[in-house]
Amino acid sequence: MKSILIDGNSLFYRTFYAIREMSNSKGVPTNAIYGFVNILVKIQEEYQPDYLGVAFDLKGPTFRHLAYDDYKGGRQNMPELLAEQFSILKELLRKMDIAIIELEGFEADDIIGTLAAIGSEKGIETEIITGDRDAFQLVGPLVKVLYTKKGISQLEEVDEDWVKNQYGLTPKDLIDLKALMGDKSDNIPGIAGIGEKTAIKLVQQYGNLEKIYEHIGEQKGKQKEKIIAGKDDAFMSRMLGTIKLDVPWDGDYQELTFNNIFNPESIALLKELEFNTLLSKIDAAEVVETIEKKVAFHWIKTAVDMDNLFKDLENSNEVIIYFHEEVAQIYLALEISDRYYYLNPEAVEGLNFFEKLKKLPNINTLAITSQDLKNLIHIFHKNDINEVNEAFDTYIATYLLSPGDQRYDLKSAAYQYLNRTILDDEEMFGKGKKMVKAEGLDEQLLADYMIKNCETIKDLKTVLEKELHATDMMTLFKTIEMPLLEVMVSMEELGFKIDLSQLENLSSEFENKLTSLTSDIYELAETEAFNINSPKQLGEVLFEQLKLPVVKKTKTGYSTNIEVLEQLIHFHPIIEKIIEYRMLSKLDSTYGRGLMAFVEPKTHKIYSTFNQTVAATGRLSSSNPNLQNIPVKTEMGRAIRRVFVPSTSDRILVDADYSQIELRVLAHLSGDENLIDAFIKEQDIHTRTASEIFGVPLDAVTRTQRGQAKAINFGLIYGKQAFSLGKDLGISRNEAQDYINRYFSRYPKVQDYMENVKRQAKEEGYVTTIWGRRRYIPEMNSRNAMLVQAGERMALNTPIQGSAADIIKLAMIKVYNRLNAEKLEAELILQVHDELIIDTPQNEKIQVERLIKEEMEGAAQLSVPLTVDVNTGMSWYDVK
DNA sequence: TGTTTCACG
DNA sequence: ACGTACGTGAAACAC
Repeated sequence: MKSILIDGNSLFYRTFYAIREMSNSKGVPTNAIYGFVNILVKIQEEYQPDYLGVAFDLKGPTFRHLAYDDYKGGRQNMPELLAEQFSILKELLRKMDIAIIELEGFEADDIIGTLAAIGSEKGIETEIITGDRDAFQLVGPLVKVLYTKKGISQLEEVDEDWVKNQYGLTPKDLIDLKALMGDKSDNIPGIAGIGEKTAIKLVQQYGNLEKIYEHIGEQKGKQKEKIIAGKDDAFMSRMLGTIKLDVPWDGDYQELTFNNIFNPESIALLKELEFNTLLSKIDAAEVVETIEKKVAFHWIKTAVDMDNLFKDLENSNEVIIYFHEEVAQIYLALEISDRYYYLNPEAVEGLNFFEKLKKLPNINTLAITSQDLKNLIHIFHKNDINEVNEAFDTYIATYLLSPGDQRYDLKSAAYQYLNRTILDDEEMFGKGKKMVKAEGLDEQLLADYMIKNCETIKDLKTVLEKELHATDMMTLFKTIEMPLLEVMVSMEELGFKIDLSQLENLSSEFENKLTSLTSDIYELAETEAFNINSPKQLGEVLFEQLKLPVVKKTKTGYSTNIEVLEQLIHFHPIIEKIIEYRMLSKLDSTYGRGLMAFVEPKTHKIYSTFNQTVAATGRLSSSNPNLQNIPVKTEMGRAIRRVFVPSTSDRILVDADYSQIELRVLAHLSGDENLIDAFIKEQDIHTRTASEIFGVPLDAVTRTQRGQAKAINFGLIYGKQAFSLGKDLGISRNEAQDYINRYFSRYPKVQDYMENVKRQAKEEGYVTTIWGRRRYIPEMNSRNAMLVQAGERMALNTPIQGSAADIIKLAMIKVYNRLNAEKLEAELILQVHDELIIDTPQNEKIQVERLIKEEMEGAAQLSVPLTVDVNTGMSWYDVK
């Protein structure tokens, strides 16, 4: 039998200092608890103990304090950040059903010593976990110490041999050792003037205090005097330093048994603490009690079953659907008024579920709830079901409620909102090579799993609806996010036509240039033994072989980024070649060859995925490939846009982008009359700003001044500080601060607004956009000043970037609906944050240009006008 | 899997 | 003494 005894106070201090500051989104500090729990997991796995107990010191005085007033004198109070975590740790241990042992008048050490002694009598092996070396005295044949050396990642196992090697003493000798040398941390005096070296020698020679004093005649000179003078201190120190093995504990050793430390109760608390990585690691089989509880359902196997399902659907207003996709197979779980159905849509011979669904009389009004509706709608569309009522997406709702989170999958949402542990696909079917493929699926298992998930969606919806109301985001959800889904589906399905042969030419061109640059670079470096693409190897060549000055370091080596390279340009001709190589290498790998891999051979189109639940500010994102970062700034990169063309030769691209939408949003949010005036007069905003801060008439603003004003304007949007503004402008921090001060004196309400946003973020914990989109900013209440500053910048930027995102989302919905309503063939195919692209038949050009301008400009009524520039052309390159 | 670099708004 | 502008995604390398 094995027992693990933990010195709770000691371990908690250790984990507190070993792990960087952490807190959950409510600002509760969690680092020490996190470390503690990780140790618990580790010992569970590695030692599989039969008994487990955590001993704590109590606040009151112990027998040692009563004997010696200054015992542990001079100790600092527990840091506040740790104290806050203490009661949570205890609560967690209680929920994990781990014994907590405390005894008035005694320290954790004494409790552990006693329990180890009891264990030894019973023949139980004990491992003591502590960061306190004092415990080494307890080591014996059945007792070892796991000492937390260096942080907490390594536990050193201390047994009798270890002590012998380290001190040349037995564990028991350590008691007398400490009696002689004392212990600063506990304020145990020992003998004044005797240090570790002498003390070890004495104990090795004589064994204990009694023997030392018996043979005191053998000592000489100063040392003898010190030992004699310190006799009382030595004996008292030994009493203080001796861990008790017989505290009056009236418990039963059986109290130290435990069951499952990860049970629904403890998991709920871990979830509150937001230990998500940990939670996902917990062996699914151990935690899932809920999954065992099966939900009754109808398995559609016959035509009669199918008829019953459709009768139910026909008489319903809403349905909840969970879907699971295998390679070319879809499985469905449905819920209608608490009745559950599972089906493989093709399972019934001659009766395809989707074909029947298409003919369902109420298919257009039946309100559908699902997790990740976008992909469900894709499935419907593939089955020619085109008009459905997407009512509620739990995925989007979860995202809206806390858009800074990492994941919004069903499992995470169930943890967070339902206190429920469910399995995800990976836990159910494995991943990678181990994955269970469709043919190997146990369909009963799959059905149970899917029905369970369907039930979870249903329960989630209830909670999420309540939460959306409580946070005033239901309108945002219903009028922006849900209607946008259909637009996203459409953009993904339409794709963007690519002139493939032109793309191939472009890529070859890049590659030819890269080949010649490569040989130039090798020649200039006088070696070919390095990979130019490797920052590490490149750094070695530049800074070690060529001995160029080191400008900046990264945490792993030399920095070789563009800023660094530009500073080195006059030191060596190789630098400009490297800069060009870098640019071309990026262009080819990401946009040349990179994009080619995404061109669908049949249609010559690229189908990007748009994600509505990624950006914390409310923006969309695009991936596989990302069409929102196609080059535009350099001519060579911009050439990539030539390959983005209308879908057919009789079409053109209509491109519309908002002018200065973020600064307009700032004008609106702040209500600053001066800023609003600039937009109402449709002035060039940077020129106007320059005129204000430099005190010159509009027509006297120089290019430099305009450029500086532009940097200030952008800096404002990002919450930039004087230091970096100065760096950008090549002026001192003080000068930059002076510009910012002048800006605020000309636009005072902007300053007020920013102060208010920061205050709100601090007080409420979140900021909002014009449409009430929220972002929580836990950093605002951190004790780390840098994190607070970062939080302030997020707080300042999010309402601006997020409101702009709200506006263009509204515009997309309006444009999409109007194109449909006017029965135009023009199609919205792309959004790039402030820009929309419509693939348009030539003959609809005028109508679409007018329509898009109207809808985008009319998307929101702000206190400044929204203006949109519209351009048309035969490629994305041509519309600028 | 994490780091570095760089493309966009 | 440090680091310093928000929000993304992708490729290549290193471990």
